[in-house]
Amino acid sequence: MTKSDSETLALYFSFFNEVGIIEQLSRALFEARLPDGFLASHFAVLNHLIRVRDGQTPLVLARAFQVPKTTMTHTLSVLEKHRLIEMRPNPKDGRSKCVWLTAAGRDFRNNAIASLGPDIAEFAKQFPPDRIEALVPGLTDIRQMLDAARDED
Amino acid sequence: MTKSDSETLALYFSFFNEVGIIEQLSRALFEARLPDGFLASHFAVLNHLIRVRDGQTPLVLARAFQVPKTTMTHTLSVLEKHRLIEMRPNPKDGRSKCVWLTAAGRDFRNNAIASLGPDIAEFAKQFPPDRIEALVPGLTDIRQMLDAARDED
DNA sequence: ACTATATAGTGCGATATCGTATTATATGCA
DNA sequence: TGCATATAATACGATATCGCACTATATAGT
Repeated sequence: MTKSDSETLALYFSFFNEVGIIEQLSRALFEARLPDGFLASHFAVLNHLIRVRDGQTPLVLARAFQVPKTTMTHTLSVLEKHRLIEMRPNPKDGRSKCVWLTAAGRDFRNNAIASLGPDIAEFAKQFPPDRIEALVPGLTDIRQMLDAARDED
Repeated sequence: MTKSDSETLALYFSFFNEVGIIEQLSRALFEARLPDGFLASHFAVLNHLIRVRDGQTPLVLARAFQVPKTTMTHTLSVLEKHRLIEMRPNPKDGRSKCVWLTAAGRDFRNNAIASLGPDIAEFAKQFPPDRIEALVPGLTDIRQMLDAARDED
């Protein structure tokens, strides 16, 4: 026999609940490794600019992180204040700007990643890579579905 | 041959990255179903009071959600302002209070869950329950490990 | 070209989250 | 008992996030 509707609902509910708790706990542990006053949102932008490419516009970044553009404006202003990025005019659009990394921005990101190494190694002792590999594809599928659902608005 | 250290690091990194994106997207979709002005954090407290039990203290709730107690004070004050909970003195401790649900609070939570039904059903068509079942145990293990890591402080 | 509409970025106000400090009460120990 | 310390909740200030509205520039339709 199959599960009841309410059991199914509870199953999905527990999934999103676990995801929410893991996000919160892992973010707190991660932010404890960042220099004082910096948050995961700041790191995320720097990391994205290195992993993908810098020179992107604030709006493109806002969409990449699924945050309102006002939020991205604020995040970028913090990074710029600390000289981790530079904002330059967009030569292709007079309304727009481009976000470029500074050397200090690259260092900040690389130091943050390096400082995570021991934590990841410790975690990997308890939860080995093959178990992570078994989870990621499913999560990626779900992320893409939710992303598509958002675009339907 | 085994993966290099940097490959392993990238694997764990991608796991937490996917978790973070899923949390953000699912929370946004969920909050769109809540009455205007209410956030997932408000719902989460009401849901906890029903699922576990009400009459708990603010500090116990703060620990359950892994948030600073000042954050819980604020969340509870919002719920109390809307008459979704009641704060009463703790008969066992003069410094403390107990948080009790009102009928309106129970209704709010039940309505929120009911309004999620169609969304879950739609999602279940694309990502069936057995695939969710395959993910939850691993996530639960990870959540418990992170929880334990936090307690070591 | 001219005008209407759309888009990029930001200013501003509201709420959320979090750290620090404060107050009231409880607990432990001499 | 009396005092030092610990704990529960909150006040307060700082920053983050977000919605709304505004300005400047670009694009589309005529």
